[in-house]
Amino acid sequence: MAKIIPNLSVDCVIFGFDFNQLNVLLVERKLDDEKTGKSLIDDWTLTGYHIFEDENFDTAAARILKGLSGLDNIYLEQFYAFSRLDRVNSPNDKLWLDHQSEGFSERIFTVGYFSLIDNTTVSISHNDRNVKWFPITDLPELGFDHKEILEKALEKLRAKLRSEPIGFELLPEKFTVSQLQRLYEVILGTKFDRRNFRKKVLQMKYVIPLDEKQKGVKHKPAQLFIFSKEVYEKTKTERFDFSI
Amino acid sequence: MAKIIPNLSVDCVIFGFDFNQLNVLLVERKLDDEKTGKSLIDDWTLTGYHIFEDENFDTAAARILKGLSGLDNIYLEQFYAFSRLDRVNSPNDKLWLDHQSEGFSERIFTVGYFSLIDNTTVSISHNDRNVKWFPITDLPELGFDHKEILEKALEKLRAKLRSEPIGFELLPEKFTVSQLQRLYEVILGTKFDRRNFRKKVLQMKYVIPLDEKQKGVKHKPAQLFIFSKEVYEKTKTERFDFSI
DNA sequence: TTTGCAATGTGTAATTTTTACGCATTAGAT
DNA sequence: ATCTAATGCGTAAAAATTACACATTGCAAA
Repeated sequence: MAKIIPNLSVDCVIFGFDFNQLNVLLVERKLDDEKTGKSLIDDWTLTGYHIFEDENFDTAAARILKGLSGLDNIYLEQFYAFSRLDRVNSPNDKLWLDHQSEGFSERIFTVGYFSLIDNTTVSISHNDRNVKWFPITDLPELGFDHKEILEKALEKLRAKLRSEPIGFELLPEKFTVSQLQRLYEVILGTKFDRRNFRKKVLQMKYVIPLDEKQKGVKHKPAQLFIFSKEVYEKTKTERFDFSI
Repeated sequence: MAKIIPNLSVDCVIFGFDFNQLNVLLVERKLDDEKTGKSLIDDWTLTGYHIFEDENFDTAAARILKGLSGLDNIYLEQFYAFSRLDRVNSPNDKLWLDHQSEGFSERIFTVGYFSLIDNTTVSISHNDRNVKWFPITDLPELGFDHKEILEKALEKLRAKLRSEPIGFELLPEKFTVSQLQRLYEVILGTKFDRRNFRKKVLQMKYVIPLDEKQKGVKHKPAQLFIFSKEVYEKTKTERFDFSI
């Protein structure tokens, strides 16, 4: 087994979408006093771990994702490296690290990855800790500098969502136009006209209509679409925008 | 003096613009055999250095820039962290590291920053090594994984140039419309219609015309403009693009 | 069986933005 | 005085974006 690199970790900001909200996966950080049973720490953190000698950052992030989901074809993107001098330095953070089996005493740097998964079909579990999806509009107390990391991840996600078709990663393979619209609306915090949004999507050659309808809904079922990465790669053109 | 962190460095991709080409600053990596005098290594690298215990990545990058230019208000942006297992592993790279005063034996990770400076007014010098501007269209042999780092930097620079007004960082305070146009053309590798480009620039409230003309040119002197970050921040609006 | 509900699907006109394109002007150099 | 090289300006056509209303579908409830 390869050795851990003690001063470097990877943290994954795992985003999920449930057709309604953008969610982020957090793991519970719970520590009770051994004698009194009183709760010393009870908050949440991102999923992350140190990297091994035989890994690069990408493979470390993929390993973490695989451990949680069992999948290894999940969208992952490195977005920033964090190095604040006091990033793991609150009393709770120190207490927590002291109680971990590996005794980390060094300053720890971390490389942030964000991951996009479809909240409705991918199931996540953690070996020995409690994990839970939180809507990004309603987050609990976060440990370490994970609030900062999460905010940066969101910022980068929003920027990327505006310039590349990564939103589809958050939807099941087959999706409806209004699911896609809702996704854009909740992530970018905007509202679009339903007819104009549909018009825009229909003219994208890489969003392909299927001869198939939504099922199990109690209203008129919508047409299903798939995203074709191949068609996108073939037809994409760079655009001079320079507008924002 | 603070201690070095032996397995972490910052590499700066310093871009400059001379009204004609996009350039990158490189430092010469030269090593001769002590007996025979024969050249063992003669190539170029990015500017970079290890980070110190009392620094974060940003301050380390700023320190490097300050050392080269004397300035500390230069545009700097972290763009990616590099971790390939064999990133400093060629015979030349090993030989070079063996000859450095600090004997680095560990695997080294690096965080890439790109920097934008005005090639025509900022002057750069290195204490004890030869530095030189190279047009990005005509690069020499690069050491370590610096070719990969430079390519990633360019990719990120292009993406950012399309969505945010960072091009002005590469120009002197006062600039003409066609200098700006040339800048966009060489970085993005496109051509714009002169009249339409001007129209686009003139409608940007944050590009402010001066009552002043270019001097010392042997043709009709052009009007000068300045970029106002304040006006930009006040008037910017997010745009739904999603087109690329 | 009928009715109500909730969301889907469609078209057009007005406005704004983008594109294409040619000619007169200026200041230094010769 | 003339040449040169780049600036400065305007308009028409095309394309993209915006605003906006009503009929349809399928299930659920009455």
